[in-house]
Amino acid sequence: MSQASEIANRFDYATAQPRLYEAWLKAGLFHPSPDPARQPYTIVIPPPNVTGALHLGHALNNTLQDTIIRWRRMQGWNALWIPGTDHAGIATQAVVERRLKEEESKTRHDLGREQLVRRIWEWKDQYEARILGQLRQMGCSCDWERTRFTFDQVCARAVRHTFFDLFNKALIFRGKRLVNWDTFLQTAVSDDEVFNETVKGHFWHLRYPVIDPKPGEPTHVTVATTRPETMLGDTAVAVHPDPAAALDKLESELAKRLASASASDKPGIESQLDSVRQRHSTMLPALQQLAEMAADGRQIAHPLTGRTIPLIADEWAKPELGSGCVKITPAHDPNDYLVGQRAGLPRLNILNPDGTLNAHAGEAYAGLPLKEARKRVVADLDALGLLGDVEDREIELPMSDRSKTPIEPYLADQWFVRMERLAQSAIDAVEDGRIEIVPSRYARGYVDWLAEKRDWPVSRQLWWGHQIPVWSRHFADQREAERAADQIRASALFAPERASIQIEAVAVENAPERPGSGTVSRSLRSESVPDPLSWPRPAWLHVCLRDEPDPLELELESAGLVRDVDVLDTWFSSALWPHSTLGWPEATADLAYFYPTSTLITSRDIITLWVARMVLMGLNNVGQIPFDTVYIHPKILDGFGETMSKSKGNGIDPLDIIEKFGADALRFAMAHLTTETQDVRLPVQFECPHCQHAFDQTKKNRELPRVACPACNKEFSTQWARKPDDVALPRGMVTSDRFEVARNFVNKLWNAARFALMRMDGYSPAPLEPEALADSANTLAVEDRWILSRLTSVAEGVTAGLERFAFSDVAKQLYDFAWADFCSFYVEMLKDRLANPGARPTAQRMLAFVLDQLLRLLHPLMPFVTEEIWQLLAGVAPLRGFEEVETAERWLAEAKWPLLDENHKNWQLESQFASFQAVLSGIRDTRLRRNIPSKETLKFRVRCHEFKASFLRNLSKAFRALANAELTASGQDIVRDTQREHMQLISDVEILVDMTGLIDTEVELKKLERERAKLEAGLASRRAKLGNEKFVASAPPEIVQRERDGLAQLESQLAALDQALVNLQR
RNA sequence: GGGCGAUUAGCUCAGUUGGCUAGAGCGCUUCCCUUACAAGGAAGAUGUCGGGGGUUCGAGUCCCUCAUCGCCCACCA
Repeated sequence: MSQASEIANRFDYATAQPRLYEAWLKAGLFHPSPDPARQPYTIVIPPPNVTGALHLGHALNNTLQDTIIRWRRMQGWNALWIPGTDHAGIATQAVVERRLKEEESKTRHDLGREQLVRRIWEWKDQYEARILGQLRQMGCSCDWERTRFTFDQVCARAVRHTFFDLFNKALIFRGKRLVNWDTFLQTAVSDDEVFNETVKGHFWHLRYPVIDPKPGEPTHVTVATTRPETMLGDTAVAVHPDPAAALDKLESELAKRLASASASDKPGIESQLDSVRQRHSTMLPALQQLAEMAADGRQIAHPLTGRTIPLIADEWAKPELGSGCVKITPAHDPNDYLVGQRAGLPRLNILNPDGTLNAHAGEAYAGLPLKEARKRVVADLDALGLLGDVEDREIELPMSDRSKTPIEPYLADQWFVRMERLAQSAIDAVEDGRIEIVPSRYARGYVDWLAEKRDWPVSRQLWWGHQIPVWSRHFADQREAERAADQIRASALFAPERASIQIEAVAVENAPERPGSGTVSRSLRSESVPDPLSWPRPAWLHVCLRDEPDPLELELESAGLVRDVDVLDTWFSSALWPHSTLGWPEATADLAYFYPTSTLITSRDIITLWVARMVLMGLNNVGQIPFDTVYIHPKILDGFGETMSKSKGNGIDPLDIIEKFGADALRFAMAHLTTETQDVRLPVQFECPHCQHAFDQTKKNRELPRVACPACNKEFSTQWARKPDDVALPRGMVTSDRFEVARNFVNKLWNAARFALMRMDGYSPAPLEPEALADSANTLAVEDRWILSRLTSVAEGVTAGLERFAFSDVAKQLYDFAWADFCSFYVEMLKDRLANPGARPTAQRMLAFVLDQLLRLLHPLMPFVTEEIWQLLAGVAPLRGFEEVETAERWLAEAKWPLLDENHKNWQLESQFASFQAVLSGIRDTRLRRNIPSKETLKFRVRCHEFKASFLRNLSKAFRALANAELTASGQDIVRDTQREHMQLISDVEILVDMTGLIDTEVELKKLERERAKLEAGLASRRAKLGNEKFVASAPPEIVQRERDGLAQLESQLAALDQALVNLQR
C-alpha cells in the first residue's frame, strides 16, 4: 500500500475547493490570449444584477456555462468566459432607497443625487464582491482579468458611442409618451417592470351634463369608471359611432363561439350573449341617439372644472360595457391616449411626478394625493347629484415591480430608440439561421416580439445609471434654435464625429400627433392655442456629445444648454455586453479575435429584453451577430411549482448548498435537473439547526420569522427574523435533499479513486503493446474489453449530449457508467487481478487509464473532486500508458477531452456481459431468499446455449469474487436434476442450484406464478402481433424478426418455467 | 383573449425519428458494518403512461377533444 492509504474516505471539499481554485488561477488556465493558430470559444456571462446575492437560478445558469466552457477548453478551443455584473439601474436604486427608508427614514431627496449615488456604489461594491465570490466558490472558470461591470469606464464609453451613433442616425429621438410612472421612485418603468394585482374596488357611474340638449335628447351622459379622480383630466366623452353594428357584430361572434365552445365554457358565453341581447333592446336607442349627438358636435359640461369638452364618436367606446359611454383621459390612460390621438384631443396632465394633483386638475384639487382626490371627487359629484350607481368590483391594479406601489400612466418627455430597422435586422439574424435558439420553440416569441417594432423608451428618471449625454435648451421660436445650432457648429471645438445636433419641433396644443413621429410634442401648460402654421413655433435644441468629458460641454452650458438629468434604461448597456466587454469601440485584439462570441446561455424570461437587444446592437455597432447559439435553460421551481425568490422565502442560497454538500454536488445536481422539456421542481426544506432534521417547507411556514422543528420541537429563525427575539435564535438553513444524490455520487467517485490509488504500488508505466488490444490476443481480460467498449460509448454519448445541451442526459450517462459499470463491476473484477503479481501490471494500467478517462469526462460537471483525484493519480501513475506512453497534463482543467478509438466498441461483448450480470443477480437473489450466508460458497450450474455457456465459464472467477458462487458445470447438455435442484430462469439461461431442503415452496410458487403471468402477457401480445397478417406484411422485416425471436425465447422461458413449477410441486 | 409547455411509480423526473414485457433516483421492504465507499453493498415490491375519441399491423410517443396545472404576451372604462 502506498501513501494513498492515508487518503480520507470522504472528499474534503471545504479545503480542496479554495486550494484548487487558487492553483488554477495561478496557472493562468482561465486567461486566454488571442492566438490565431487556435479557434476561439467565447461565452459572456449574463451579468447578474448587483441588487443582491446569487440564488439557485444563477447557480444553474452558471453551472451550465462553466460546464460548456470547461468542456470546450478541454477540446482544445481557446476558451474565454467573460464574467461581470449589471448595475441594474432601477432595481438597485430601489433596493438602496428602500433600505434608506427602512433604516434611516430618509428619501433620496434628503440625501441628494451625489450622496445617493455614492451609497449605491457602496452597495454595488459589496454585492459585486459577494457575487463574484460565489461564482469562484462554484468553480466557475471565468477570466477574472476581463471582469466588467455595465457601469464601469469601458462600458460607459461603449454606451456613449452607441447613443451618439444612434442619435446621429436619428434612431434616437425625444418625444412625449404615456409611460408607467412609479410615483414612489418618481421614474418611468418599463412594461416589464409592471405587474398586475387584483384588488377590491368600485365601479362608479358618473353623470355629465349635456350642454343645450335638443328636445328629446338626454340631459346627461353616464360614464362608468374605476378611477373617478381621473375625470379631472377628461377632455372628452366618447360613444361608439355605430352601436347597433357593434352589438350585432359582437352577438354573431358570441353565437359562433357558443356553437364551438366546450361544455364548461358555454354558460359563460351564454350569459354574455344574454346581456348583449338585453342591451340591444334596452340601451341601443339611447346609444344611437348619443352617437348622433356626437356626430352633431354636441358638447358636455365638465361637472367639476367647468371646462367644456366634446362628445365624440370613437370605436373605443364599447356599447356592451358599462353605460356604453366612456370618459376620455388621454394623459392618464393608454387607450384614451390613442383615442385622443385619433380625435385630436388635448392631453391634460393633472399629475405631479410625486403622485399629487397639479393645477390642471383645478384649484380645488391641486396638491391632493390621488387617494384624497378620489374621495373629494366622489363627494363633490354626489353633492351635485351627479353620482350614479357604485358597484363593487375586482380591478386589476398595475403595480411597480420595484417599489411595490401603484403605477400611474403619465405623460412625460422620454428618449426613444426607433426600432423599425434595428428590430428587422435582429429578426433576420434568427430567421436566416445565423443565430440558432435552442430549444427552437423559443424563436417564435423572439421574432413575434421584435416584429411589433415598438419604439424602445430608454430614459429613466433615476440617478443610478448612464446619464443621457444630451444637452438641451428650449426656444420659443424654432428659428432661434436653428441659429443657436449654427453657432455651435461654427465653434472651433465642434467636431461632427463627436457632436450631433437635433432640433425637436414642439407641436402645438390640439394638433393631433402624427403617428410614429417622435419629433412632435406639445406643451400642455400653454394656455394659448397658436396656429400650427404660424411662427414663432417653439422648439428644443438637443446636442449629443460622444466623449466624456468633451471640451464642447462648457460652451454648450454657457449657451444655456442643460444636460438631461435622466439616465438610460439598464438594458441599454446590457445590450452592448458581448462587444463592450471586449473593448468596443476600440478595435482591440480581443474584439477581433473573440467576437462574435459562441454561445449565450440564459433563461427564457429575458429573451426579448436582453437577447434580442444584444443582437440588434451587435449588428448595429460591430456589424456582426453577437453569438451564434442561444441556449435557453429551464427554471427551478419549489415544491409547489412556484419560482424561487427571496421575497417568497423559498429561495435557496447556493453557498448553503456548497457548505453542506460541496460545489461539485451542487453543480452535478444542477446539470442533472436540466432536462430539455420542462422547468423542474425542487422541493425546499428547512434544516433544523438544533437536530439537523430536514422537513418540507409549506406555503405558510416559509414566510414566518421563526419555525419550530417537528422533530426536536425547538425553534429556529429564518431569513424573515427581524425582532431581536427571533434573530437571537439559531438560523435554520433552507435546503433540499435533492443534493444528497449528487453528494453521494461525488463520494462514490472519490472512494473508487481511493481504491485505485491504494493499488498502484509498483505501477509500471510501460505501454501495452498495440497488438495486446486485438480481440484475438488474450492479454486483455473480458472485463477490460467490456469496460473499454462501455467507456468509448459513454465518451461519445457525453460529447454528443454536451453538443446539444442535454445536460441531464450527460449527467445520467456518467452517473451510471461511473457507479454501475466502473465501481460495481469493473473495480470489483479487478480486485483479484490486482492481488495477483502476474496479472497486476495490466490491471493497474487499465485501472489508471479508465479512471483517467472518467475524470476527464466528469471534470466539466465536477471540477474540484476530479482535479483533486487527478493530482493524486499523477503521484502514483504519472504515465497512463495505455495506447501510448503519455504524461498526463499538469492540470485536469487543461487536459485533452477523451477521443477513443471506435474499435473498442463491441456490442456483442456488451450484450453477453449483460447476461453475465443478469445471471449474477439471479444467484445473489437465490442466496438472499434462501438465507444462505455469504461466507458459504454457492454451487450452481447453468443450462444454455453453448456460446453463452463458454462466456460464463470464462467469468467463473468473477462469480466467485462477486457472489461467492461456483460455476460447476455449464452447457446445453446439462441435465436438470429435478429432485434436488432449484431452477431460476434469467432470460435464456437456466440457473440450477442445489437447494436440497432449502426451498420454501409456497413463496417460490408465488414468485413463479407472478413471473408466469408476465410471460403469458408478453406471449399473448406477441402471438397476436405475429398472427396478424397485416403486421407481418407491413412492419419492417427486422421488427418482425425481432418479434419472432422474442416469441421463441418467451416460449422456451415459459416451458422452462412450467417445468420448474412441476418440479416444485413434487 | 392569443401563444407556449406540462400531466408517466408515494415524490422528483427520463423515455430521441411510433416497435415497451414502460425506466432512474429518492422513499419503502428484506438481508449485510465483506480491509475503496453504511454518504456503502445485495435483493425486492410499486404504474389502466390525466380522461375520451381517432390514425396505424402496432400509440407513453402522432392527430382531435375534454380536464387540470404552470409560464409568456395582450387586455375590459
